[in-house]
This record gives sequence, structure tokens and C-alpha cells, in this order.
Amino acid sequence: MAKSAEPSERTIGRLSLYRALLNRMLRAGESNVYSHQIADAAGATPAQVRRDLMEVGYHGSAAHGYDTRELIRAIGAFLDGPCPEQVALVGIGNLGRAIIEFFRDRRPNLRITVAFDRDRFKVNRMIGDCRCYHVEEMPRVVRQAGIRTAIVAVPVAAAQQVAEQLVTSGVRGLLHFAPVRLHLPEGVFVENMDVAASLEKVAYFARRAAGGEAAEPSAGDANPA
Amino acid sequence: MAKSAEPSERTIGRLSLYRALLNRMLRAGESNVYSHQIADAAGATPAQVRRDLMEVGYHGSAAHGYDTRELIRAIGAFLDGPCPEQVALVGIGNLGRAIIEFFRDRRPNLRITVAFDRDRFKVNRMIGDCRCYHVEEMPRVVRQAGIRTAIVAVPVAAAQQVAEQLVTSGVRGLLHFAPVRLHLPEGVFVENMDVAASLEKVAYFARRAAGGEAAEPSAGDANPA
DNA sequence: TAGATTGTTAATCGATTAACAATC
DNA sequence: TAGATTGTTAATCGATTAACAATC
Repeated sequence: MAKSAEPSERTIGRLSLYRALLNRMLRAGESNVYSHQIADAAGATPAQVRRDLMEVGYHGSAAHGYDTRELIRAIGAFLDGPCPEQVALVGIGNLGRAIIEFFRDRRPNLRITVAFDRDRFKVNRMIGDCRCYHVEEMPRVVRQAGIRTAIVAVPVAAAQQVAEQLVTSGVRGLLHFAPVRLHLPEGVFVENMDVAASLEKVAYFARRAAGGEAAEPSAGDANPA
Repeated sequence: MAKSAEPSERTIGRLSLYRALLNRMLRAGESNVYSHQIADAAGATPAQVRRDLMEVGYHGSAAHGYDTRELIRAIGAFLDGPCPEQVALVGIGNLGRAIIEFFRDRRPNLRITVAFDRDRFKVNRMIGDCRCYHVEEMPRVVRQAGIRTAIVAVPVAAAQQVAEQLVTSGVRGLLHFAPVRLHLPEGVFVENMDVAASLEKVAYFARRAAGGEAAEPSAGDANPA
């Protein structure tokens, strides 16, 4: 491996987005595509797209840009493993169920196949092709299935403990939704999605863009209940 | 305004996270707090925390760090507007409902008060204190309520059109979940949460951390159905 | 005091952008 | 060819980190 630099986290995220866009373009009948088109849809610059694609090792031509189908395949070869990745989910609340539904019939390379909750009423059933277990069974199930990727959708107070158990059971990458930093051993990848913080950020900049003054309902109250 | 530099997007995001952490700390009885404690819980460095707090204009003391309660108040004065921000949500699917539930009874400064869908079976009811309307009513309702912040949780094919309508109705900040860049007028703030891309990123790095080889179930299949 | 923490500047780091020769 | 695009390097930009005097 002569390449010294690992792909950056951002590059990986963008590649995933590019693939989604390319799939839509292909379905729309576009058999070839140019960097500026991808850039436009992805919110990146053409140069950035070209540099990202260099990393996956797929080359286009000045004449026709990139072959859509081949590029999708190349990104897949770069991002995906040799077989579809199984994903475990912990916390079958509203958020957890929404995530399961969201991935159902999508992303064939990522399949949420097992879910866990500590509420006994939520376990021992199927949501799509996802089987629900009690958290007690987590170590056994995760280890037996060889699962390395997990989603933590439990309340903030339980997140750290759940994450530790997952890591002990072999998980090496976590997507979690609780607004805390998880303290986990070196080498475990953690991605945090803080919906509340993101929405507060949006509200902050929306207020600024609106001029900073208080919202002015044009008539009456917003809840004319 | 002598301060030339606007707070960066990241600073705003971190401040929101700090506040959530501080609220938990306060509830746990910690009346004062040091930058390294916040940093530890937020995944930042102490210096970064101190710099972020400088921006909100609240000062601690070398002896006792920061007064938890006062700091929360100061961050609130900085992040929040004079009155609670109303938020509109478009797309009452699984994701949309999960988001409504998520914010219910949380974040009193952000309240999702109206939701829209084009499915007539989903409208004219309440989810918590959120009233559901048909999308046709969106311009009127959003404008009348003076709403500036919105969440777009519709399928990717509809996202652009919905976003444009929201902006026309006065919205200046959008949180959206569709994996496309929205093309909107200058000055409108857009935050993208791409759950699928994030999970792919996690899976990628998890595979790397596990050594790159295929997952090895220790016994049988993962779905011993 | 001694030790720890804050406020703040300067140095470092990494990612983005600009630029352009090579190519079709 | 002329025009547009790719591949790739150098310049720019901004955010993070290190450092340290001032403070308690």
C-alpha cells in the first residue's frame, strides 16, 4: 500500500452521498455524468468531487466524464465490504422504529437485522426482517452474528453503558443519537447525530437571517385551537 | 458591535450541546463546573470550551470555574430568541412522527407546533400539541404563525419543492433529512442530516477497525429464523 | 504560597479552493 | 481545432491546538 493517507471522514461521507445521487441519476437515464453535476447535487465543488473520486480509484474521461453505472460500482467496491453489513439497533422507541423503517427496503448493503430493548413488551417479534430481542441477549446475539456496526437510540442516561456492552460484544462502529460523548476504547468509531442541537443551530441562524427580531405572526396566534 | 467575527456554525452547535450537558449536571447537583468537565462530556478540548464560552460573554473564575445555572442562562440568552421558537414540520411519516415525539416535552425553546402532509388521512388531528394540516395550507399557516424554522422530512423527490414553498412562506432555516442539496436563495440556512450516509460512514470505519476482513459469525447465521 | 483554572494570543494542522497542464 | 473536462499540485482559508500570563 503506497498510499499513506487514509481517506478522511468527510470524504467517506461525501462518497456515500455521491452514490445516492448517482443511483437516482442512473434511474433517470443518465448513463454518464460530469463532476460539476455531482458537485451541484451534493453541495460540493467539482474539484472536490474529482479529488474524492481519485481516492476510489475510478477514472473518468475528459470527453464523457464518468460512466454512471461504473462509478456507482467503483464507489461500492471502495465503501462496502465483501458482503452486506449487518447492523444492530438498541432502543426500540419512536426513534428506533423510525430508523428501522427508514432502512427497510433501502441500502441493500446495510441491513438492520437485530434490535434490542429492555421493555419485554417490545421484544420477540419482527419489524420487517428485523428481529427484536431483550437487551440481556445482546452480547450473545451480536457476537454470534459477528455484528460490527450498531445504532444506539436509547435515552442519554443509558447510552454509555449500552455502548460499552456493544463494544465488548465486538462492535467497532457506533451511530448514536444521545447528546453526550461516549467514552470508548481507542479504535472504536463513533458518529454522533444530535437532532436537537442541529435544530437549535437552524433556529439560531434562521432568526439571524430574519433580522433577529421576534417572530411576527401576521394575524392572531399560531395555535388558533 | 465591535465584534467583527460571527460565531461559527460549529460553535453554535457546541454551545447547544454544552447547554444540554450543563442542564444534566445541574440536575445532578453540580452548581459549578470547570471547562475540562464540559470538554470531557462534549468531546472537545478545555481550551475550545473556554473560547466558545468567551463568545457568549459569560466569564468564569479561576477559583470556581463557571456557575452552572448562570452559564446555562447565558448560553440561553445567546442562542435563544426573546420568545420560544415555533417550528413547522413537513412530512408526517415514520421519521416525522418520531421527530415530533422526540421534541415533545423537551426543549421548551423549540416547539414543533404545526405539521403538514399531503396524505389527507394524516391531517386534521393533533400529535401532542402539534396540529396537522394538509400541505395546501402550508403557506397560509406558516405565514400567519410567523414561523421561520422548519423541518423537511419528505421523500427526496419532494424535498426541493417543499423547501421552496417554505422559504416563500417566510422560513429562513431548514433542517432536512433528504440526501440532496437544496437550492435556495442566499441567506436561507440549511442543515442536512443524512442518516444513511452517517451509517455508511460508521460501517466503513467499523470494518476498518475490525481489520477489514468479512464479518465472521462465530456460529451459524445471524438470522436463525 | 503552590496548584489549578481562566482568558487570550500565536502556532499548527487539515481541509477546501484555485489553478492549470493534459486530455478528449 | 476550439471548448470543455479531467487529474493533480500549490495557495488559501479557517478551525483546532498549544501555550502562557493573569487570576483565584
